[in-house]
Amino acid sequence: MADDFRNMINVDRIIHEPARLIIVAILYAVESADFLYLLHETGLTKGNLSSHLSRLEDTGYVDIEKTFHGKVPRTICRLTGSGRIAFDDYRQRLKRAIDTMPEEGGAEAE
Amino acid sequence: MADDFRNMINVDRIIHEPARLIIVAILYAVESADFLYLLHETGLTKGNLSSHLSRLEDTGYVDIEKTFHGKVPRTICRLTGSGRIAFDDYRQRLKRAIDTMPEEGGAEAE
DNA sequence: GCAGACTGGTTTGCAATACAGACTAGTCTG
DNA sequence: CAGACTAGTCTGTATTGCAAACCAGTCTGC
Repeated sequence: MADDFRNMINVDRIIHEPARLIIVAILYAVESADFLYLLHETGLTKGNLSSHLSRLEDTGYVDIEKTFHGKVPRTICRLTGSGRIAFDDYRQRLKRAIDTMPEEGGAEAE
Repeated sequence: MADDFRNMINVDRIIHEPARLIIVAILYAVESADFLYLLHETGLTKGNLSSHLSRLEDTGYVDIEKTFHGKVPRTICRLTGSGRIAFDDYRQRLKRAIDTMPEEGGAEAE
């Protein structure tokens, strides 16, 4: 029955981490965002955001492009194709898991 | 807008961990289960299951009762009231988050 | 009746992680 | 040109998840 649910054990840990989930979801929506936008939007600290972004980059889920806006440095983040796919997959998996979560208890397990 | 979604950052980490989520969900459904049942049902290793159960016990989400079934030891696990509440809350929070997750991208963020 | 196998777990050790504070490099302002 | 600010990165620490090693007790064959 609840194989969708038991499948949670194999969930993508990269995306499952709440901080990264939020980052990915934002990038999914906005197509491209810079560091500071993400910083304010997520409420993470700079160090934390930086390392999560590196992790997402290493995994191949986001592209990080370093440019200059006039003379100030600026990092622009975009979700890659596989990042988009991973997010879609995660969301679907989660949705199915939630739907198969038990509603009420009572039975005994031996 | 997506405050439900940004709220994911405050999700209950105890339950958010997939292994424990599965344990809690099972207990939510069956009311009481012994160690071996959970072991087979979750597919975790013994050590892993043991430590997750201890964690859940410390948090006050499950009650662990040690008995003897004839001469063999047996640990029976039950979800506590606060465990039940925490699970309900988690599920609701997740559901809302998923519902507010962006559907398609396009916009630019400055 | 005792050696070894099995049951039902717990403890330990390790590697990976998340997090935030300290730091760096460079720019702008008075 | 001193100090404040911007835009990040690096480092140290504490927590964690995980599985292998271990342990207490029971059963089985001989």
